[in-house]
Amino acid sequence: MMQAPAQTISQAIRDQRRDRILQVARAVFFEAGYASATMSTIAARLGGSKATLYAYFKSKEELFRAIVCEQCALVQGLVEDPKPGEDVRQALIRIGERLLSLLMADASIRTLRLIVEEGPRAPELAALFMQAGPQLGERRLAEFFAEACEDGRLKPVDPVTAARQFSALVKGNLHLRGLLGLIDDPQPEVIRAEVEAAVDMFLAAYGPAPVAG
Amino acid sequence: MMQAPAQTISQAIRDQRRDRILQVARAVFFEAGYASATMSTIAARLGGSKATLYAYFKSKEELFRAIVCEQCALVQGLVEDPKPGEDVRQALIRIGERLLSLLMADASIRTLRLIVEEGPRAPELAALFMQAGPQLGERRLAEFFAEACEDGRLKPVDPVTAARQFSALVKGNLHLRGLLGLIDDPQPEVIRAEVEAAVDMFLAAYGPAPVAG
DNA sequence: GTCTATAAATGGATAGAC
DNA sequence: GTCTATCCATTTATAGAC
Repeated sequence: MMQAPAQTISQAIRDQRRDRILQVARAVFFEAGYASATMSTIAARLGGSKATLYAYFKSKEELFRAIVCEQCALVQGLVEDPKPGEDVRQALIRIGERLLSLLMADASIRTLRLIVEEGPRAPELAALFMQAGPQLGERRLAEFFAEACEDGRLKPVDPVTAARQFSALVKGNLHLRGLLGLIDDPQPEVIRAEVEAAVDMFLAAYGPAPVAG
Repeated sequence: MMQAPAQTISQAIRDQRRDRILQVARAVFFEAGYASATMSTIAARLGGSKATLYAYFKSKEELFRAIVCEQCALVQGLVEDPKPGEDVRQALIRIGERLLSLLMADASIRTLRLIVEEGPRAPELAALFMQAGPQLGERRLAEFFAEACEDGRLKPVDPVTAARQFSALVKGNLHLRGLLGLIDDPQPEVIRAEVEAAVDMFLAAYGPAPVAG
């Protein structure tokens, strides 16, 4: 049934070591930024030599790209999938909290920081990030809003615009402050408060009209 | 009346050269980022030598700080001062357009990119930026909203929260895309459209109630 | 203040032994 | 694949002549 030739076994070991390199390199890039991170530092922290490092990744840039892609894929899996039918306010609170928590997570902030640093010289990475993060999130939000509009749980609005605005409101300026390193791991209560303010305003604008039918 | 001793004259020349260095260095930092920019490149583009450069700024870091401070002061002077009494919608459109234009300006984006890169290692610069830019802007907006609430031109809302939300809405995701290098100098029509969508939503939430008094 | 020249350290990347 | 040792370019920063 399952074949496990010698090649596959050593391949598994190789993959395992590759993962370890990615893990250590990620930490170094996160701490130092792309340009200031060095292959020597990464090799030293791995306990190995640079030559070994270069046996797995043919350049610093390739290593960097692998890390960014990995993080983008990871974020993609965490983007909230709205449950249709739920009470709008509760749903928005829940979605908003998840979204803001994800955005403020250490790995998200540090990945974004790297992409900001290198974006101008690696536009494909920047585009990948937008696609895996904000764009996917807003698309799902838009679907949710579209349904909610049809059900009359929201005023009729352009779902795409509403999704962009909701995301912007939830981010507020917490996200920017995190990106600048002025906030680390905000308390859940802070996140909760930010999200509630955002949802209140969102519903004040787009919530169902009290009477009109 | 005006004294102009020899010292002051050579001082003026020195200041002039210093400005020239700042100007060239800014361009280099803008293009390469902090870590990748080199004193050699700056000196070469100045047409001078590194030794001269070091006669004006004792280190790369000091030069960088001077540039960031300069840009922060510059932004500070450009933050919109709302005119009280104006029609709310028109005022918001005007303020929003100025704000978003300022945020998307090449120098703003590139300065922010530098601060994002170095923020974790230079928190005072990050704080200075927040103070000179977003915080000042939001404070002025909050004053405007406070007055508008008193006049009944807006529903009663917390002016500080409203200011933060308005800023967030105006930024939308244009700002992030600019920061990542995916947009350069957006067309005025794009800015206009973004701002209008933001203002529409803002007024849908906080605009004066149609009837109730 | 300005230059040339260079120090001293470190960067990415590779050769060659094992 | 893994190491040691090293190449070569480049870095920040300075010494010393003018």
